[in-house]
Amino acid sequence: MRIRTPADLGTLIRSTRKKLQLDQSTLAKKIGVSRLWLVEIEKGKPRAEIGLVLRTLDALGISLNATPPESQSLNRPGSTVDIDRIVATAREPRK
Amino acid sequence: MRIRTPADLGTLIRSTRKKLQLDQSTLAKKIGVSRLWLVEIEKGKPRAEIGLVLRTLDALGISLNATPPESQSLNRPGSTVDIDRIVATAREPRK
DNA sequence: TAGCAAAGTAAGCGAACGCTTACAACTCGA
DNA sequence: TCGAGTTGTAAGCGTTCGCTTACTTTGCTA
Repeated sequence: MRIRTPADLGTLIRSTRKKLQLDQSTLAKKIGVSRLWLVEIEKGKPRAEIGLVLRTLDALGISLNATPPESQSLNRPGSTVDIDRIVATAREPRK
Repeated sequence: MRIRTPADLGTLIRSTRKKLQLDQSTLAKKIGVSRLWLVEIEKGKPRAEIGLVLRTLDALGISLNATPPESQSLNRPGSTVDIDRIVATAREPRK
């Protein structure tokens, strides 16, 4: 599935955890984080550490693949990247 | 390319930025972060915010796709997830 | 319905975040 | 070689992190 937001990641992590029939305490212990951290992540916490998120995906056996822009344009004629539009939806105020 | 660590992301972001012929100040301004933040990210800062990292990928036109464990086992017979090994390489001490 | 396990919420701590400003070092083209 | 542009490093600020501990709420099975 396509990952665009922290909420996408949270949903993916939660659904995969449930599929593997793990509870939050068990997974948290295996990753090496607190159960509270996992609760926040599954809810889509935007400011969590990228390193911990990648370890969580690793612990669940989820692999992450990045596709650079030129591969996309080759695969999808007419698909362009609107950088200015992305910047227009500027980072939401903190808190 | 497969993303496993914050350093993988940093390398990808830097090489894509150079391919698009953008300098750090220009990209940082478009993302809505400081140039210093981008410097740290390209060096593989493990504790950066996941939300800002996803926006950076978005700004560069890089798409991220997650593959759950069962898809992998279907596609790659014999491929197993060693959760215990992952936990064994526990999170490095902070700082 | 009841009880247990799992998940959600809250508070306060020490540590690190991303920021701005300033400057040093590097790269590259003329 | 020189100079402009780019990148790297540093300090201190206000804010937020992830943690532990404790408790509440929810979900599910008997």
